[in-house]
Amino acid sequence: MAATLHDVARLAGVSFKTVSNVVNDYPHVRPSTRQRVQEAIAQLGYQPNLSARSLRSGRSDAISLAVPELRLPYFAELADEVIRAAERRGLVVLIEQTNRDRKRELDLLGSARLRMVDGLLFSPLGLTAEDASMVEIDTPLVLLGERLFHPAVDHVTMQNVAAARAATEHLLARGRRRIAVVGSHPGEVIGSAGLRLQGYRAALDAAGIPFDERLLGPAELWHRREGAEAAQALIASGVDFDAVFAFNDTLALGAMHALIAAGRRVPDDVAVIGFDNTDDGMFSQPTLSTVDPGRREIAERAVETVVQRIADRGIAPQHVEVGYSIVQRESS
Amino acid sequence: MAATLHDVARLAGVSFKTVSNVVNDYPHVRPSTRQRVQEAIAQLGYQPNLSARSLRSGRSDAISLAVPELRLPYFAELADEVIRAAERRGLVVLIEQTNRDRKRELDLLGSARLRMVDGLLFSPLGLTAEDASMVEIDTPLVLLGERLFHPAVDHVTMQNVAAARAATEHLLARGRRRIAVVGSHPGEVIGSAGLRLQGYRAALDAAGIPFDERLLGPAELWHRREGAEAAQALIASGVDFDAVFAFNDTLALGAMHALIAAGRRVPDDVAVIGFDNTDDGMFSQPTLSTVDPGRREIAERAVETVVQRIADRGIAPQHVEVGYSIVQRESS
DNA sequence: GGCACCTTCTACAACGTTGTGAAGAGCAAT
DNA sequence: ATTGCTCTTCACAACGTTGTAGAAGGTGCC
Repeated sequence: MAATLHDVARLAGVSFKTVSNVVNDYPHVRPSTRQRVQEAIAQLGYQPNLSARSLRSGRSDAISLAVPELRLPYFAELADEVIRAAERRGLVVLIEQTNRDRKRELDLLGSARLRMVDGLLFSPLGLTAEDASMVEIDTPLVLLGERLFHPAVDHVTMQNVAAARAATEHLLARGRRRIAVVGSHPGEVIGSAGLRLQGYRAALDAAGIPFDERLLGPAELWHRREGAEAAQALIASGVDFDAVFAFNDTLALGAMHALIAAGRRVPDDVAVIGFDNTDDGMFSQPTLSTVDPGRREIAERAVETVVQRIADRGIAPQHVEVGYSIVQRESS
Repeated sequence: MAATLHDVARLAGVSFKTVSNVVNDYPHVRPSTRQRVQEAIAQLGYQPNLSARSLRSGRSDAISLAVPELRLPYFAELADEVIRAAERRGLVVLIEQTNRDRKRELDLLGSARLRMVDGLLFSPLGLTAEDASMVEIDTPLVLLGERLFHPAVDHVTMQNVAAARAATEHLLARGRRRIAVVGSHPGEVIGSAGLRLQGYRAALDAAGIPFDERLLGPAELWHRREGAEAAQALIASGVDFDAVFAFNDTLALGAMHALIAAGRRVPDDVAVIGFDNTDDGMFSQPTLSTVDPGRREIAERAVETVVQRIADRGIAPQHVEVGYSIVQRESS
């Protein structure tokens, strides 16, 4: 049976509250008493019961991170960095997978579990604009990504439009004029796909190149397989293209695979750029050019923001945008 | 302020214990009372306080998963599958990263946080044989991987020796005779690297091929970069080889990159096989042959085992080995 | 010597839940 | 009418912690 404050108190010959004061570094404890208590703690191997502490104090020092799928490299690396950032602040991270399922995302926001954590970092993919009011919850919440905005809720995001524009301009600067897109979501305005398409079109407009709908390769899921299929569809359609802008690296790797299988040389025939700067593009064949959207900074700022919100619910909602950069490798 | 059992009780005109009975589906509650209570619950949006429940009942319905690094695809996919398996059993998963650091792994085993979860799935990489006794902890524990064994502790693992032997035999069957290794850990006996090397040597022995130490490409970390460096070192050493067995897929992709950069054709000049069957080998260039070590089953069985251990600490320790299979793709 | 003020420690009351045991109501059997 | 049973409800006591209020003892100042 685990030792409690009372057990330690009995051994040290003090009241259990004094032990609590020692544990919590309350200043007014005589050094000799403190030492006696610490010896008793060591002797019994006392460790505080975090459930009791959490019940009494209302704090658990845990946050939730809700992502669509951990097996997608972007989210695995994001989670990695969120866990590191949280640990630096003494927080542990509980991970929920929503599978981009709207119902699961809604359930999550109403879950009792949410009241056991101090805050939530939430990267929604299934919710729609009409669900926006659902994010008005009591638990401190920081939204990640572009799927959902709410003026009253903290938000940390990448610069999708500008970064996508920069990626497109990178391809234009390499002399490409027929730039296909892989990963578009037809009809989407807000959300990563919609915003990145907007950046793509802005770059084309600025360069005076007409937008050609036939160059869009839609892909609902942003997995490798869908990237390959979208590239195959583009090839099969017969449309002429000399570059591919894939809306994430995973799609890009799938697309590159399909291009090479179809006999197109990368980058000679088709230049490829992805988005996310995940590790798997660093050693692909050829290595993948990409946009670094500031994922590490997103993780850091997200944790920082939720910590601030936990400390003071009254502060003004923060909307943070992090920096981005182009990472050029062999594929472009 | 969140509603409590008392608030609901007051509204429904019953004692708070009756509300508790309704919430917990205690059978002897008159249907009319039950309904009145349920209406009050709905009206107030009551949700149980999980900290209080956990304090009182000693259960949190949460488990920890401790892995070296979530950004390694093997662990990302393992975590993905563990979270799914846990969710099916009503458990949430808290993820800790240990960075293969012995001290962090030891801290984890002694952490107060551990008493807040019902169980731990632990994939150690830093601990050594002399730390084995440290895993005798009060919290239900299931060890994953091969780094550490303890007869009294539950254990779920892949068949490293047999699977590595099968991978080597696969290369032998393709006519390769000079099979290099990428990812060995010099001197290691137990642990993934040691066991996989053992399987490699067993296959060579059975085929009557002498073991050649010069074919070993050591790599402490199993990242892409180290895979590339190990392959470069093999090439630079001038040793002749017509195949590479990389001890995980991430190493394999790095190695394949270096081979191709050095002008070796894969698989014509050098056949490559990896280990883990992570998603990133499915669309690499060329696609990567690999060993499927039963990761999904490991996740499932690990969660199942810890759930059994939570339910009854008295049952005999379980040592589970899951099945494996060879996945042949273009690289071999 | 009296007063105010520190320092150190303690008693008590929560936090919101579940387990135990028993009380009250209703009904059948004696 | 009394007893004994079942069904339903409730009062009470934990679980282990922290916050509040205050007591006990010592010290400095006028």
